[in-house]
Amino acid sequence: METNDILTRLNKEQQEAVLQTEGPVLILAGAGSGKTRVLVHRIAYLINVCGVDPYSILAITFTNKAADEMRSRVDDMIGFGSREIWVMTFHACCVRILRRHAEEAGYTRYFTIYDTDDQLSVMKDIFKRRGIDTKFLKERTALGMISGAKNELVGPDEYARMTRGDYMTGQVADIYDEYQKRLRENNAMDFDDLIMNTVILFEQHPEILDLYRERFRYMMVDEYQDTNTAQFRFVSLLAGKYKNLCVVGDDDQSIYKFRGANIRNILNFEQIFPESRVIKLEQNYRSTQNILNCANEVIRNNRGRKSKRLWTENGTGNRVRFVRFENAYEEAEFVASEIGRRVRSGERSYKDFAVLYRTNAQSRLFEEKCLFLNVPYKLVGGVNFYSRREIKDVLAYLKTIDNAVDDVASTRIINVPRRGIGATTITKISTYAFDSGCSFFDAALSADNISSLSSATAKKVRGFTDFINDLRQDAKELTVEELIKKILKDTGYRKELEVEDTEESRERLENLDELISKAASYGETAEHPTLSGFLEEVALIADIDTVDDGDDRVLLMTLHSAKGLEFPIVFMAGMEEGLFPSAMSIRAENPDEEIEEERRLCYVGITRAREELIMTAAYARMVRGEYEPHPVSRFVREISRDSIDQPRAAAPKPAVPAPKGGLGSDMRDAINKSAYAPKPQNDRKEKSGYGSSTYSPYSNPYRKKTPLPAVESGVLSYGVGDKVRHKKFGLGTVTNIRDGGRDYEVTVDFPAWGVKKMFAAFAKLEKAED
DNA sequence: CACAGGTCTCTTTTT
DNA sequence: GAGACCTGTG
Repeated sequence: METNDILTRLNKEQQEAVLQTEGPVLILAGAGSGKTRVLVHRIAYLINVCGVDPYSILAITFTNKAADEMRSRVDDMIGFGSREIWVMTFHACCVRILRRHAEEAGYTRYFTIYDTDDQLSVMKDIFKRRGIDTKFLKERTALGMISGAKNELVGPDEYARMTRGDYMTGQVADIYDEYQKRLRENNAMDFDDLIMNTVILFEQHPEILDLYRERFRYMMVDEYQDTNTAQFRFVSLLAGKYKNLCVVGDDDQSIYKFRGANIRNILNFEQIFPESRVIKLEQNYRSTQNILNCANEVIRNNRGRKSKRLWTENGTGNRVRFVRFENAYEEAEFVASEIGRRVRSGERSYKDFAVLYRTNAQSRLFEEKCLFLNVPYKLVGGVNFYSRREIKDVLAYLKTIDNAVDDVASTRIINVPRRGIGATTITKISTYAFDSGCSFFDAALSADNISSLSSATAKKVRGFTDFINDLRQDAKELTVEELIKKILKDTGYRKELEVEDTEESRERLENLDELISKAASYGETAEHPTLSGFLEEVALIADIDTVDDGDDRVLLMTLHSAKGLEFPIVFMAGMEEGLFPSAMSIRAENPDEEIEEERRLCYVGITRAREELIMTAAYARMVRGEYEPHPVSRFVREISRDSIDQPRAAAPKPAVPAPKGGLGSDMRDAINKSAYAPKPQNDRKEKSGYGSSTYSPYSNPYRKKTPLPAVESGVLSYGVGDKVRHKKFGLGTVTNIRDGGRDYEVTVDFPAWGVKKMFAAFAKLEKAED
C-alpha cells in the first residue's frame, strides 16, 4: 500500500491538494466537492507517508461537530494518532492556549467565558453607572461596535484615537475601555477576547509564539472564507515560520460578514502568501445536476467572485420544486405533512429531511406542525440550551465557585432561589465593591462592614457566602456531576421546581437532568476533568454540535446553521422578498453588497441538497403582528424554468382586487392550483397529504445511476480470516471487509489493541503468513 | 421584598 | 407575537 493507493481514491485536483504538503496552499473547494475528504486524506498522508508527528498538526474547523467528524474519519483511516492532533474551533484552540499562559495574558487560569447574556449584564451595569440614555445608544449596539472593533484587532486605545471628534463613537470608546476593565476585573473574556487576547499574547511574547510555531508545523483551516481579521492574524502568526498553511474555503459560501468575516482573506490569499499554490475543486459529488444548475444560476448574479462552475457526474435528478402558499401556516403544514407522508410510505426516513429557513422566528410554525402530525424533529438554534434560565443559574453557581471574582455570576445567584436579598441590597453590595475596588463576592463576605445594610440583611448575605465557601471545599473532592446535584439539593432549587409541578417546571427539571448527564459524560470523556474545563466546554458548544446523526428526526434550522451539512431532501422555506433576502439587506445603504451576502446564503442552502430540493414561500406572512404581502424572492426568479418548477406568471397577483376581505385568496388559489398543485378539497382536518400525486409522482432515476468507482477486485492482498500486519498495531486477524464504495473498510482484530476499523488505502495492511 | 399586570421594543444570521 | 422592562399593590 503505497502513496498511489491513497491517491487512486481521489480525483486529480484532490490528489494535488493532498500531495502539496509544503508551503501555503489555497484550496478553493466548491460546495460538495469533497473538501473534508481532502483534509482528512491530507492529514492521513502527512502522518502515514510523510512521517509527520500527529502532535505537529493543527486543524481548525468551524464547529465542534465538524472537528469531531474530522477526527473520527482520520481515526478510521490511520487507526491511531488522531488524539494527538489538535482538531478544534478557533475559539476552543485559543482558550486552550490562553489557559496555559493565562498569567502572561493578565488573567488567572480560571478565567470564565462570557456569553451574549453575560456581556449584556455587564453592559447594562455600565450604562446604569454612567447614566447613559438607551434612547441615545443601546447596550446591544455598543456591544456590536465593540465586537466589530475586536474582530479587527482594534483595542480601546486605538478605538479612541480613531473616533476622535465624533461624539457618539467617542462615547463608545469610553464604554469599550470600561467594559474591558470590567471583564478583566471579573477574570472573564467574551468570545471575541478569546481570539484577540491570543493574538496579543503572541505579539507580546515572542517566546510563546515560537513555542507554538515550532509545534504546529502543519496547519489547516477549514471554512477559511469566514475568518475575520483577528483569526487571520492568529493563523498567519502561527504559520509565519514554516508557512505550511493549507486553507480550504469557498468565497461563494461566505455568509458571516455580520460577524466580522473578511472575504478578502480568501480573495487575496495569493497576494498575502506569494509562494502559494491554488487548487480548485469543482467536481461536485453531492447533488444532482438540476440542483447544481439552480445553485449556479443563482450565484452567477454575484460580482467579484473567483470564477468557478460546479459540475457533476451525478444524474440530472428531479426538477427543483417551488410551491407557494396562502400563508406561513399552510406552508408549514405542507412541509410537515409531505415529510410525514413520504416517511410513512416507506420511501424515506425522517433524518433524510432538513427544513431550512432564514430566521429563527420561522421555526415555531414548523415545530407546531411537526408536533401535530407526529413528525419527530430536532430544532437547532434559537434559544440555546445553555442559555435557559435554570441552566444559567446552575452554571452561575459553578462559575462563582470556580472563579470567585466573576461578578456577573455571583450577582445572578445571590438571590436564587429566594433568600430575601433584594435589588436594593445587591446595589448596596455592588457599590461597596466598586468603592473599595474588590469583587462583588468579597464585598458580600464583608457584609457586616457595609453600614447601610441592616444586621438582619447582613445575616442573610452571610448565609449565602458561607454556603458558597462550603461548596468550594466540596468542589475539591466532588466530580462536576456530584457538585451540580449537591447544589440543586442544598439550595432547594430542585425541590422548588418539584413542588411547583407545572408543565414549565417539569421541563426545567428535565433540562437540569440533561445538564447533569452532560456533566457526567464530560467527567468520563475528558482527559483531566476540571470545573473550568466543563464550564469552557459548555460555553463553546454550538447548538449544531449536539446534533446526533443517528437520530431519526427531521432537522429544523437556519440556513446559517446548515452550512457544512448535507441532506437527501432539503426544504428551503420562506423564499420571499423581505424575508430572504431580508428587508434589512434590501434597505441597507449598500444593498448590492448585502444582497450578495444573502445570495451566497441561498447558494449554501441549495447546495445542501443531495437529491431533492423544494422551495416554498407564502403570499403573505405575519410579521410583528401584522400580515405583510410578500413577493417571491428574487433568488427564485433567478433560476431558469429548465431547472425549477415555478409559476408561469412570475408575479401571480390577482388581476382583479379580491372581492371579499382577507388576502384575495380566491385568485391566488386559482393560480396556485394551476401552476403547482390543488389544495385538497376536503376540509382542514383531513389535510394531511397535500395532493401528493400532483406534486410529482416521481421515482428517483438518478439514485443508482452513477455507482461510485468500485475498487478493483483483487486489489486487496488479504481476505477475511487472514492474518495481516499493521505498521503500528502489529499482527491481527481480519474479521470483516466492507465495500465502502471508494475504498474497503477493513475490520481487524489486533490481540494487543483490540478491534479496529480502518480504510484499506490508508491502513497499509500487509498480508502476514501464519 | 415579591409578584402581577401593563407597556414598549424588536429581529436577521452565531462562535 | 414574545420577551424585556417598568410600575403599582400587597
